[in-house]
Amino acid sequence: MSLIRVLLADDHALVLAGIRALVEETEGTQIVAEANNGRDAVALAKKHKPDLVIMDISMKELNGIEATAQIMADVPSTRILILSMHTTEDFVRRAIKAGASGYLVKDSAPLDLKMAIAAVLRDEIYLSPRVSRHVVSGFLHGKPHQDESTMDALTARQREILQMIAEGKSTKEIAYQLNVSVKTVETHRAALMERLDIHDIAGLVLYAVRHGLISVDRADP
Amino acid sequence: MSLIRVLLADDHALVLAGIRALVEETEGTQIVAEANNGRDAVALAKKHKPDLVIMDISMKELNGIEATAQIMADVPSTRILILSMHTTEDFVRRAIKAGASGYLVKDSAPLDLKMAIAAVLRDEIYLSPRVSRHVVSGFLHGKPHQDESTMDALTARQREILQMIAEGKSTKEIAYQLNVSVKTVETHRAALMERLDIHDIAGLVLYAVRHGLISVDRADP
DNA sequence: GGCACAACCGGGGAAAACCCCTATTCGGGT
DNA sequence: ACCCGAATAGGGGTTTTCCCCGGTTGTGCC
Repeated sequence: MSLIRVLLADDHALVLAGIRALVEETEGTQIVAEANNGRDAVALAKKHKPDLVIMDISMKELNGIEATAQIMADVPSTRILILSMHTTEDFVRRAIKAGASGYLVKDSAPLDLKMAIAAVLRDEIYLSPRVSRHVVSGFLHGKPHQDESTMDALTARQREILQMIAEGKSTKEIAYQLNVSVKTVETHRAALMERLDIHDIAGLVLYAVRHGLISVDRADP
Repeated sequence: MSLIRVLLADDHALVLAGIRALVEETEGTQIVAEANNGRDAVALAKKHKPDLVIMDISMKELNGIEATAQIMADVPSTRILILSMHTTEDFVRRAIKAGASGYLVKDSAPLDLKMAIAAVLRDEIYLSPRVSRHVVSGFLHGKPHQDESTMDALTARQREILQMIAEGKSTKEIAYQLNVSVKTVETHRAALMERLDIHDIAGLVLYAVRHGLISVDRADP
């Protein structure tokens, strides 16, 4: 029997190394590539066409949700397992909607990771016990929620660029990292500003924060 | 030579398992206990009196900073290495002030973890390369900086203006509303940017959000 | 085939942000 | 009395954002 080819993606190298160690001690798996951000994950998924992608939800450059959508568009045979710190329905719903087959919160036991991997590869949907209870009932066969109006008004590319703007990158930096012209980025920014009816950087950052496009880990103590 | 007795603490079980795997492949270490939150970490540190505690900074119940302070009060011989996702001076200073000997950002390479462990056990202070640059100069052997958070490093006027910037107001609008010259507002903005070492609007907005200067009622829960 | 729309790229220009600098006034601390 | 920091204001400069305009290419839809 052939090995399950796995791609890992997490923007915290230490955590990535840790997950790698856990996956390596899982029978029948073989790690074919690792990415440090969402964009690299997409590129590596296209290149290696792995059976399984295990990916953090909050990554710089391109978050796990967007990356999932892009990977599914190009390599639909791949199964994607999302790792996340959040248990809110919104994140889960967006992950599944983007095409993820599993959603595992990071405070799961290592055994849960193995169960999730197995389930996802059997073409099941795996959700962490912590979230599955109150989530599954609502959105799998229920109301279509109403976040649609706002975030879905943007194209994938626009969300991608919005995220980078909110991360503090200049137009020039974004253009360089996306390998496109500065003018193209300007056009995208103008378009998304038009759609959101927000016309300054500060407003865009707040919008991105409010919609979970980037994480703000508050200083609580 | 005897083994280095290590206590691990992270409230994400998966990450904890990952870190454990990394530490286990480091020569001369022995993991004596693991905790899922800050309070357990303190209790286990008292019980086992480990040589080294490797601890996440953001934990439920009791965060890594508070836990560090409590552990140092009871078991002063212990060395504490803080893991964090944040690179802001604010967190670093508070960690070191609480008694931590090391501060490692989570997007470090696994090798950095081993270097950090080695350095801390030699009674050195280890800071991630990512943060050490502009932090070490300031607060280790320079001015003792203000106590508490960097927020206190700003004057009342600067906080006022920072908040208005983060609310999306332009320099001109701010000047008008405060009844001062545009140049004055520019001077204040330049001063606070200098102090916070943040040089763009997006960064300022995120800073303001993180420090609760403006509220972000998230749309997802 | 036509249509809409996304993604791409460019010119040109006004406004804002950002970065140096100096300078005055005023109050608090040693 | 003296120095320092905060707040005020300005000169003069570069860079970036923001807003118009124009275009090509490709894809999905009816």
